[in-house]
This record gives sequence, structure tokens and C-alpha cells, in this order.
Amino acid sequence: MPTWSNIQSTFSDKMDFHAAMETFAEAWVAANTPTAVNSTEPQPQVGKQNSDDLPTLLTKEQLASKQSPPPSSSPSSPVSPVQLSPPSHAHTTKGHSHTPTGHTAIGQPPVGHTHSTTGHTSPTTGHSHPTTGHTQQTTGHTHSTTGLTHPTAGYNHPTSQSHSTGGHTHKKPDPIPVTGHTPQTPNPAPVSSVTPAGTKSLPVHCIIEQTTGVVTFDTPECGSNSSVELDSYAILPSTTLFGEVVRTALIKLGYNPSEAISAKGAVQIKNWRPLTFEVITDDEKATLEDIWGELTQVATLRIRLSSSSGFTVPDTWTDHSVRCAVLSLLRESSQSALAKECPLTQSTISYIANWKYESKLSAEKCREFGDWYKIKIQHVRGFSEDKSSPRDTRMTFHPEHEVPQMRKWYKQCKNPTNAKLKNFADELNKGHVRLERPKVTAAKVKIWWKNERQREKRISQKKLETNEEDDETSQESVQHSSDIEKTRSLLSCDLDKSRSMLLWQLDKSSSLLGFETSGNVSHLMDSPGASQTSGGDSSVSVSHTTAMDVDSHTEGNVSVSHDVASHSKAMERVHLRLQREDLRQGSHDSSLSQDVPRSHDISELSQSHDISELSQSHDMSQDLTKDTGWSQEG
DNA sequence: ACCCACGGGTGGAAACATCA
DNA sequence: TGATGTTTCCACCCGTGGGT
Repeated sequence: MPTWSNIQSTFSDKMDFHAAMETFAEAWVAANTPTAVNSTEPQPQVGKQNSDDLPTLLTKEQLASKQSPPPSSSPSSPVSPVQLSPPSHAHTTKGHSHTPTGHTAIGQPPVGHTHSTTGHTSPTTGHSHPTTGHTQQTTGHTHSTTGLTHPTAGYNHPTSQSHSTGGHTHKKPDPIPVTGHTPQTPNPAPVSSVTPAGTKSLPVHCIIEQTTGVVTFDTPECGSNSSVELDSYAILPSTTLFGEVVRTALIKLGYNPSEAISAKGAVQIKNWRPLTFEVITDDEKATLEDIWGELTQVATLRIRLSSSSGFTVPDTWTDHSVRCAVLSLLRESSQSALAKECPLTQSTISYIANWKYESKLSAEKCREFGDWYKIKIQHVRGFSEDKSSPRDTRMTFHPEHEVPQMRKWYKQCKNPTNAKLKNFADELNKGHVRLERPKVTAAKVKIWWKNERQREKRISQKKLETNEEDDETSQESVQHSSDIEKTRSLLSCDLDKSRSMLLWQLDKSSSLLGFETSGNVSHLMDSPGASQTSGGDSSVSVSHTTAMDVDSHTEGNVSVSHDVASHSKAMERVHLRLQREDLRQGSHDSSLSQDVPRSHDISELSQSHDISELSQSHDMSQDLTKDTGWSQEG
């Protein structure tokens, strides 16, 4: 029987371990996020060995095998299945290509798992690009969990599913008509799901590539300067117009509309040469169902994006080209600023940015815009050097190019020294953004840091308030002591989830590597207090896990090996995401936070396995996962 | 006492969404 | 499409606390 360290070392030889953990993380988030597509699924038993089995990710192959055998030996795409995250993630999976052949399951997203993490700003700090920021609100959270359920919440059991996601409903209707946010329905569909309205959804296997050159599929060579940045599934309504599939899929996968401007799609059957949409059909009214309906098992939607700006001036300006130009311009300019320059009003631009513009722009307006755009493009350099133009005296940081970087720095150092601030300012000034904007000074950066601290504080206060409100409404009559009891119970529940999730991961990892996985959970599950934590509705039925080299656990002090600790890092991200989802859905578990104050630095705690510190100082929904195998003891 | 750094509070402009 | 409401965020003022 291999030890855990053996497993990991072997594992790391074959693939990027953390990439795999990321993948698990993504999948788990998907599994815990209720969506229509998810809920319409009866949790198919694909890949399920026995009723006690742990959750199984639905792989491309599995998906295909549901109705037909998998396409022989060659995978439908040459890309690493580990690649999951959209580019806007802070984390990128680019370059994680050490995937052992034949182990595609590990990296596969669950069917329909679409990222909702565009730009990944926190819900409250969700400041982002003018267009993307809004896009997040409207297009986010389109996870689907077909074939994937919570590890602890009763695998593949509908009621358990509701336990894991109970009460988490999307309050905000998705304005984009293709998201599949539909109410639950008990009617299952084997591959495609069916909404109550009768609209089927189809899982579309998407491979997103960034290309430095011209976006085209015309020549075989043109793929040589492309790099795959995402390999995932998007669940799209079958009624989606085929011509809209690329944009819709991109939005579903967490990209913002402006990125779709330059995108080009092609359909690839198995590993054949991709067929561009124009080759496939001229019918503008053709829907996804018409084209894709019978091909879900074998077809892949390859989407190429241009890493450059991507919008080329058309000969004749149409409603569509104006929209594309506007979206392109909004990458570098705010709506208001653009409205001041161009013939469109800010409100029109706002509607375009959100793709809400119902009526077409008049030909006259399009021409007017086109004329302006040509001049704008011609003088683009002149604009940047026009120092005389009355610019806003307020320092603004570019929401796409600067703020994310600053946030990264902020996370690393919340109270930087003056020297560091100066460095940050210098770094920012090196960026192309500062060619057109006033230079950043250390003082400005300092103010930003200060405001960021305030923002952070405000956010946690808001969270706290939200939780307290929830608590008031739901637990008015509950005595304090019982609150504590409940807290403990919930705590334990989450701990069980965390522990089981980890075990599941380990199990999955080892089974992928061909290790025996029928051993006992020994250390973790048998640890003192482990059994009592699983009380209530969250009974953990982990019947097989990987025996591993984990240090023994003692009450009040968890000393998990570093290997496991490194797992927990990945799990942190899962829980952070889950928490963000919870926040958005306004269904945070109140009782936890009531008794458990927060810590502002997760990473600090992730280093520490001291139970008291953990239990006292953290938002449990994030951090319970950090210490697997731990049980709450007062 | 003075300096410095920081947090709290807040004004007001920018950015954005929505209404009529 | 202009007007208006809301949210976000930069920047400033002021009080406080630590160090010298």
C-alpha cells in the first residue's frame, strides 16, 4: 500500500499536483452551486461504481460513453484536461501540461461546469472593468453539476443534494437569455437538460485558445501561434442561435462580451480539422440544437480569441460593428468618458455594454459613429499625447490592468513600507496604462492601500451584518446555548465535508495513479471525535479512501502532514469561492459567524493547525476545510 | 512636544444603471 | 436620449497612538 507521500511524489512526477487540486476545487464549487441545469439533472449514475462511491467527475469520455462508446483512442482534443480556469482568474492553469495520458478524468470539469469567476473580484469588492464588472453580475454563476455531487452530502442523492446547496437560490434572474438559470424540475435528461419551459440545454465542449496572430481557422498553420487557455464545458440552451454560440459560450465560461468581439469559432469533430461556422451553415436562424444536437458526444467547439484588441474597422458600419467597436473601446475607457467623445450617449453605451440594446442603431447613427471612430483611430496616438486635454485630476487605477495587480500586492503585503510603495508605483508607471494617464506616486498608492484596507473592513462588516440579520430572522427564539450547539453542529458538518472532500481528492488522485484505494480511512475517520461530527443530515458515507501517511490527530490539535496541508490550500480557494457564492445568494450561515469572529488573513491560519486558533479566528465557511480530519471540541 | 503612521469618517466626483 | 438615482472610490481632514 503506498503511503500518501509516495502518492504525492509519484503524482507530482506525472502532473502538476496543484493544478489537479485546482481542478478538484473547480469541480467542487460546481457541485455546490445550484443551477438550473444542475437541478434538472437527476444526478446520473455515470461512472458510479457503487452506492458508496465518492463523487465522480464526469469526463468527456464518460459523457460520450453515456450514449455511445468513446471515440476510439485519440482524444477529441490535444489539450491538457487540467486546464480549467478562464484567463481572468488570478490563477491560471496555463502550462500545466503534465497530465498523465489516460487520466483525463482528473482534469475534467463536470458537464456544464461553467466558470463564474470572471476577474474574480470578491462580491463586494467586485470592482472591475466597466464592462466586465457588470458582466460578472449578469453572467456569473452558471455552474452546473451534472454528474457531480457533494462528497459528503449523500452522493448522487437528490435530497442530499438539496442539503449541500439548500436555500442557495439565485435571486437575480440572468438577463442573458442563454444561461440556463431555470427552476428545478424533476425530469431528467440523459445528456441535455430540459427546463420547465421545455427548453433543452446542451453541453458543449469548448476549447478556448488565445492567438497572437490573425484569428482564423482557415489554415492548419494558424493554430501554431495559439495556446489553449481553457478546456471546459458550457451548458447552452439548445435554442441559442448558432451564430451566437461563440459569444454565448464565452460569456458562460466567464469571459466578457468585449472579448467575444474578436473571437472566432469552429466545430471540431474528434480530431478532424475544425470547420468554421460559415462552412457549416448559412442559415442565420439555425440553432444550436439544429447543428449540435446529435454531435454533443463528438464535437468540440474551438474558440480562438485574439490577444490583441481584435476589432478591425469595417467597410460599412452596421449596428453590429458599432457594438463591437464600442465594446472594444470600453476595454480602455469608461462609459462616461467614451460618451463624451463619441456620438453615442452614455446610456446607449451602457446598454451596449450589457448587450441590452433592443432596437437597432439607425444607419445614420452607425455612419456617424463610424466617421468618429475612424478619426479616433487615426489620432489615437495624438490622443495619448494630448496633455492639454482637461483630464480628471483624480487618480484612477485601471480596473483591468492595474487594480488586479495591486490587489495581488495588497494580499501579499497589507502595510507596505514607503520603499515598497515606491516600488509599486514604479511598477505601475512601467505599464502601458500610464502612457495615457498621470503617473502614479507612492502617495497615491498609499492612499489606495488605505482605502483598500477600509474596503476590506467594510466588506467583512457587511458580511457580519448580513449574517446577523439572517440569524435574527431564523433563530429569534433559540437560546444562546442552543446557538452554540448549532454552531458546533454546523461546524462539524462542514468539517466533515471538508474532510471527506479531502479524502475524496486523495482517493481520486491515487486511483488515477493506479493505487489501491480500498483501504480504511484509518487516521482521519477514526480520529477522536470524527464520528460525532457526522451527526445529523450530513452523514458521511465514505467507505473507501486512501490510507495515507498522515500524522495522527489528537483532540484540540491537528497535526496533518504538510502534504495534506498543501491540499488544504487548494481547498481554501474552493471555500473562498463558495463563500462568495453564498454571499451573493444571501444565504450565509449565520450561526457560524455569530460565534466565530473572522480573521483577515487566511494564509496565516493555513499555516497553523492549532485548533483553538482556527476555531476562534476564522470564518468557518472558508477555513474549516483547511484542517481535515479535525473535529470541533468546544 | 513633536513627528510619523494609521484608521475613521466623509465629501464629492466618477461610473453606471434605469426611468420616463 | 436626457435626466436622475445609486454605487463606487479617490482624497482629504482629524483624532489617536507609538516612538523619540
